[in-house]
Amino acid sequence: MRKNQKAEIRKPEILENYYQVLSEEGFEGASIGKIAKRMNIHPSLIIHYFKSKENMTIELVDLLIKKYEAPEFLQFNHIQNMEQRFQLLIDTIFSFEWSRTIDPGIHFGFYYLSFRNPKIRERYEAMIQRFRNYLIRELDVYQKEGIVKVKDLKKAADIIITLMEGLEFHAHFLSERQPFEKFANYAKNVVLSMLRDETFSSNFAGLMNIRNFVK
Amino acid sequence: MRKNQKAEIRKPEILENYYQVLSEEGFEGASIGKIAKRMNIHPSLIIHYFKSKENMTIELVDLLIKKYEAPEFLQFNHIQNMEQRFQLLIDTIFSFEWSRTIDPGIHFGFYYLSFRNPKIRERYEAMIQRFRNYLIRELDVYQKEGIVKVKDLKKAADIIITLMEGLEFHAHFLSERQPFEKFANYAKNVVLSMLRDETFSSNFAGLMNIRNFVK
DNA sequence: AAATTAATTGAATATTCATTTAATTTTTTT
DNA sequence: AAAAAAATTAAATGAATATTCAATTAATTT
Repeated sequence: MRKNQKAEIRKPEILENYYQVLSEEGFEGASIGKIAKRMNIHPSLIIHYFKSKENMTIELVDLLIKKYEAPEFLQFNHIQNMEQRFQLLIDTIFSFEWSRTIDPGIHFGFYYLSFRNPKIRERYEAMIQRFRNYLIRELDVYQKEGIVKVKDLKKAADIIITLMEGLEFHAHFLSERQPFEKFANYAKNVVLSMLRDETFSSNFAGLMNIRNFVK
Repeated sequence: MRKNQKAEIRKPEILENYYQVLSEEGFEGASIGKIAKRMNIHPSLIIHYFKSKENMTIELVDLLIKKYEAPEFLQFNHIQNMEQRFQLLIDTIFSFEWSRTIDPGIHFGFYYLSFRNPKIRERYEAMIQRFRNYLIRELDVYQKEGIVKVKDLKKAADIIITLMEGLEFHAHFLSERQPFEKFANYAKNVVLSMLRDETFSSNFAGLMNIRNFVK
């Protein structure tokens, strides 16, 4: 029995072109017709492979997540010097290259779509949770080495992610054509001082708030 | 000579309904037809007032920014105790209510649109820069009072905004149904420890990076 | 080489969309 | 009350959309 061989070639091909049209024309302008025209194929061929546009969009999300999680990006196990390994992790996460793994416009677009489409939300949520868990595991290693002294590793990981995502925002709206690294380095310091501060806990400000917050 | 009186009533009315349809149906589903049906008016009346959908969208952006910048939100001049005023500012910025000034879905949607539409981008950029300037002015006051010790006020303000926006992301993807305040308080501490740390500068980590970063 | 299955195209559909132009109703001014 | 202007509706347009079903072409298996 013959298997659908071309599907495994065609589908990624179509998704690649979908991504391109998306980055050129935006989500509003990215139609099946335009993708087809770009590939010199018939629109119905795209439907044939993906059944519907929604399916195709979700498969693109899956593909992008796969790319984002490519093992080569955050593989630092081979580095012996732990202080160096720690630095490289932080440097990578706050680097320009890392922030551009996915086109920022498309990045924001899919975040928006995750508000509308539960399947997309599910996938992003799971991806970010995996990333968080990865960070916690890494921080745990550095904590045992005495490089990192913060107590609540989960919250620390969340701060890293929060700043990382906020940086995306900053780069778009506040960077004033300054190089990405300039502010990213400052953000990095905020993270480093949090991670290396053994007295860092979430209590002191919390107490203050209860006292001072006026409704 | 008779002036277009109803325009000043109708236009905000239409924008209000546009916002509602937007939050119910998303950007893809928010059509002039649906807004009109919701208002029991004819679609062409909407075009009559706004000339085009794009114009209408930009006017909605302007309206939302105006709401966001409503003077009652961040008016703390009346508070005598400076430490208290400082706390209240930080508490407000990291409060759930503040994060929900605009529906988060629509928030993300417009951020996305700002990648596609230069006019929208322009407006958001200007708004965020105004907010940054406001923060710098406030921080300057607290610095002179000795409450805040950080040196680079602009960078400090940017960190606050970056974390604030990152929190929006965190609330959507990482909150795990925990109340907003729980993690926001932790983020607040990160900000407070940065602001109150007189030794905080952007140098030490920067030097480390040059040494350790491997291409 | 015939039969089978997959790949691809063609044509048609029905819907939705923003926008235009003209006609009508309502309100205001004279 | 007549005239003028604005508010609103009606109808039509044309373009773009995703998707369907049937027909055709190409490749593979028997």
